[in-house]
Amino acid sequence: MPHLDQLNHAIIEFYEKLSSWEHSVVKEIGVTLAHVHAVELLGIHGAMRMKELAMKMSVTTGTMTVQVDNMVKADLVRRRPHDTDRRSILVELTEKGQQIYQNHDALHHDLTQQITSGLDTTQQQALLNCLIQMNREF
Amino acid sequence: MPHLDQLNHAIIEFYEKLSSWEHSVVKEIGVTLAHVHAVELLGIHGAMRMKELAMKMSVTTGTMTVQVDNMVKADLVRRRPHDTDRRSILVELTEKGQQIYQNHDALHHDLTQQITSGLDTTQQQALLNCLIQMNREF
DNA sequence: TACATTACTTTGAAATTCAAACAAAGTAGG
DNA sequence: CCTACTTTGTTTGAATTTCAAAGTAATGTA
Repeated sequence: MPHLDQLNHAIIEFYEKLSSWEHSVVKEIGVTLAHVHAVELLGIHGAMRMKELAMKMSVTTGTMTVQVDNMVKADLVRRRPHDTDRRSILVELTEKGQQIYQNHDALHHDLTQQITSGLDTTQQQALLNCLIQMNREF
Repeated sequence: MPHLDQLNHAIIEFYEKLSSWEHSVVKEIGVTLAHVHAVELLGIHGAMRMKELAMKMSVTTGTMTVQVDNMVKADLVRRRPHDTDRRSILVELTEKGQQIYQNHDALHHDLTQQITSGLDTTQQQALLNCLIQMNREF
């Protein structure tokens, strides 16, 4: 396996570039990176408990509480009581939050189109298969 | 192109998981995420000017100055005058910084091995080609 | 030489984060 | 039931991080 190193390097480089892209895109709107990240998670996975969201964002629940406070003030999300567990609170996107999610997702879509433009259909399919398999192994 | 959406989602999911992994790995050592990120950049790209490092980390140069101050205190990097431009200052890894970079890189290596274990050699080669092409398009 | 630009640092205020303490709700064993 | 323990989310206060703006020194340009 001589190309494992190359593969590793290519993945890291790809991650770095995605990260930079995310930063630059967020700067243009008037929203925090953390807020966009939360909106993205809620848009993809749907309403979530505080704890779940905190874990997915790798912060403590205390930090999450104040972040959600800020996001509520910015009208990005709202809190909703959990159906069966009265300790838990669900966080869900507001209409404005959903709109921001969709805008952001459209940018992601454009980026994906751009960076896969150099690949033919067969390669794109192969890449998709690889990614699906890799996401499973995580 | 019906699978562009799938591709987009797979990429986002992959990025999310890498991000979580990075956080969890860093927590175990006694180093900040920002510090590890800087060490990684310096390890990959070699010594860099403050401005370059700041841009790659998506922060202002002011922030970079205090971050590098902290990293110097932690013996991760050192400052070195630039050869031709006396305004510029090069940041480079210390021995300890290099060691941390290598440890971290080894973990990345293990992760790459793990998540590509479900792929055969042909797929791995295809994936590598795709990534190289995509990194070019960025 | 004079003027503008670039690179970095400093500073002070604002934002973010965490750990710890707390309250309320669920769970398990006797 | 009851008691003890766990889980969930909030609050608090301190520490850290961040940025924008102002300052300094070196470089480029006209």
